[in-house]
Amino acid sequence: MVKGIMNKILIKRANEHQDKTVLLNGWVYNSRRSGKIGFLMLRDGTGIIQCIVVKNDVGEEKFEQFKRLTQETSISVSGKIVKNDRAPGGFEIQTSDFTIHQISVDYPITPKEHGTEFLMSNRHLWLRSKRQNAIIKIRHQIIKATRDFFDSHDFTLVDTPLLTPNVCEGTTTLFETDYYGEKVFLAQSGQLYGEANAFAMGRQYNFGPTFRAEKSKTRRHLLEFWMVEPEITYCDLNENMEWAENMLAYIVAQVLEHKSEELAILERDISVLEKITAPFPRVSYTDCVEILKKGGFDFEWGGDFGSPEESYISQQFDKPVIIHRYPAEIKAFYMKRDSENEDLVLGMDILAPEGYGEIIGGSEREADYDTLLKRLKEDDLPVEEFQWYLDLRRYGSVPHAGFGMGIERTVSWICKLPHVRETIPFPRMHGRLRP
RNA sequence: UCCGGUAUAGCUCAGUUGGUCAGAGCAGUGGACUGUUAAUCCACGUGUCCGUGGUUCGAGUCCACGUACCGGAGCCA
Repeated sequence: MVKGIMNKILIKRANEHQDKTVLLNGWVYNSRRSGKIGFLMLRDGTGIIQCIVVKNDVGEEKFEQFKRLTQETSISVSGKIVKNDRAPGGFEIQTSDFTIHQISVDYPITPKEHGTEFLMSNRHLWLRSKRQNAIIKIRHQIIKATRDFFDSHDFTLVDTPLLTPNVCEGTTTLFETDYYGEKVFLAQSGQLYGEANAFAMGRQYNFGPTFRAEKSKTRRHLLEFWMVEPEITYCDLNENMEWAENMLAYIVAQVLEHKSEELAILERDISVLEKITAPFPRVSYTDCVEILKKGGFDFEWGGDFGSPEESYISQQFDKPVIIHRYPAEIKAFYMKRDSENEDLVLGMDILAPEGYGEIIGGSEREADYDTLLKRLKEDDLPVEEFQWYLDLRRYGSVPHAGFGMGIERTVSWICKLPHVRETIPFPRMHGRLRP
């Protein structure tokens, strides 16, 4: 057995070690046998490589051990990395020796098809599959690209609290918990704190988990999901839309550049993603209503778009579409009104193409103290809980704007998945808490 | 919470008008094979037909209720 960390390599780097003798640590993905030659597919999380086990090379006893290898048995293999076009990936290991760490017995997920209920119950094991591995890597790339984008534009990452005494928007149902006898809630957004952070840092983004206790059972909803929320001072609605579209275009470009193999595993149509370049089409809410009416929808100005409406609108474009200036009635208290029409707010949503719906929601914020106070009262929100938020309008208020992007919905769209539950390792959904 | 659907072997499913209907493929085990790609070939096993009640001479099949799951609506990222 080859020892030492210099010889211990990851499968993704196998091609850098051609004709070298190395040590690979991993798990059995699959194994086949054809008489005195065996094919062991070894996975280590970074990739899968074929290991050739020849009876005459490893000896009778080792070959008998090889025959007993089961799916997901943990194993270390040493051998020479050689180029071979017959091997998936172009390289394979000429096995000289291997060590079995633990034989896996009756691994439940076989290389055949399974239903989602079964797979979700075995989510802790399902993550080892090629497809889930690819999704996790793309999720990582999306998060990395998001952070790189903001970091390279002089934003500071600032964390916001998860335990909050007040409701942010007052619309959705929140998870309740106990703070030494006081009722507190799990954050549904970090935005209000993000605004305070932005006034301190100029440009900030917060990135963390958020919670919504809605009993939603759709392909777009999770109870616990991750959100990136940039907040930018001296920024209006138009600039806000520019930030959002540039960020999304960058994220898609980075995924295309660094995760083409993973996209191929998911059989994602790359040409659709290649079209995602800034600028994105911008349509006002009022124009959307016209689009819907022309499309045969029975839709009155003033209502919120449901899933069918969102799908229809996004299908009119092959890029994400930015919808702006919604009726104030259906949006949150902190959004600034349009000075040209007080019935509208300077808010915007971005709908992903291919029917994926809303992935970004944002707005220019109300910056005037008196107006904001009026809005809080209109919405019957507890003004005393918002004193610190009002302070931002009392001590050097400035125009500012920001948005929130749902990570899982973005991953779902970029990977073209049928359901957001596959975008996060352990999804929390209505009716599914375990594993 | 509301609407629609599904529930049969470890997994994916078939099962006709209610009458040898307890089935297939895969996985697993044993064997053959020195280039396999979800290998192939031969042999071997498996059941609370989701639960409870009902109709019937007879229910996996029909009915009612319940449970679990799936999809959708509302809410939103």
